[in-house]
Amino acid sequence: MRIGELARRTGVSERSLRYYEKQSLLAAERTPGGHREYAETAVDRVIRIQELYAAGLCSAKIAQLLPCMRDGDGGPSTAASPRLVADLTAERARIDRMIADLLRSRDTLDEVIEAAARG
Amino acid sequence: MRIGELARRTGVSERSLRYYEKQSLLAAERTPGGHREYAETAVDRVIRIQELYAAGLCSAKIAQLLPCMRDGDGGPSTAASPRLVADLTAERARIDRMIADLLRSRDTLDEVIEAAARG
DNA sequence: CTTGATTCTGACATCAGTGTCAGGTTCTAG
DNA sequence: CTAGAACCTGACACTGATGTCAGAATCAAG
Repeated sequence: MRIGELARRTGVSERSLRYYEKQSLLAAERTPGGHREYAETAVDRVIRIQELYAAGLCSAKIAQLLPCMRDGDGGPSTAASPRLVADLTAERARIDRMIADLLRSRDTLDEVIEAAARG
Repeated sequence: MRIGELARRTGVSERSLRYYEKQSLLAAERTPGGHREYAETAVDRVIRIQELYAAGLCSAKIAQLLPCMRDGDGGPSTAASPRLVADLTAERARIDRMIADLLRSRDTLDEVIEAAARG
């Protein structure tokens, strides 16, 4: 599929999809004329990328991580190097802290919302 | 206490504390010479502010939210307006989605980490 | 071939919080 | 009084993903 369709199906802008390619997160074949042609598996990958971005990982980390992931493409997933595993473990801890933060903030919002409903 | 101590105790830079003041998130008395003098309750407030920032709320939302929060200062917490409640409810939903995203990303990391440990 | 939709590249802008530096003032301990 | 630490304001830079625009090329359908 081409970039417009991928954007539509993932909800990610064409701009971002091109950016992902430049960051080596997302590969695309090219038509003779130079237009990007994406495999069907790109849809899942883009969604994964978005999730990881939302989790606060930067492009570089995601780029390292992706080849170690088992996604739909069935490709042989590389094993993560010890260095990468250490990084990812740190990221995991950061995500845990982030979740704890979010839960607290959600409680804060709930308090205010409930107080308003009550008052 | 003064800004340096508050920064030390909260782990937030002086720069950010001054920024919070400009955003009307954090008030401070002033010494005759113009130095900021913070109440003890500022510590908790700064931590709350950080959590809310981490949860993706912008300064404006936090500024609206703070007077409706019951924090240590025992001040009379304003009731949130219906408009604000609607906003906060939307933010709450966003936070829920964010948490779900984070859980998925954490699972992704776990898969890679485990695969490396296994392989 | 023509036309309109889609895509291409590249450059510049934005956001929002934070870092950092400069030059000056205030505070506090000796 | 004085020296050094702490603080003040204001300005500029940065980050990193994304928006947006311009001008040109490609694609698909009539």
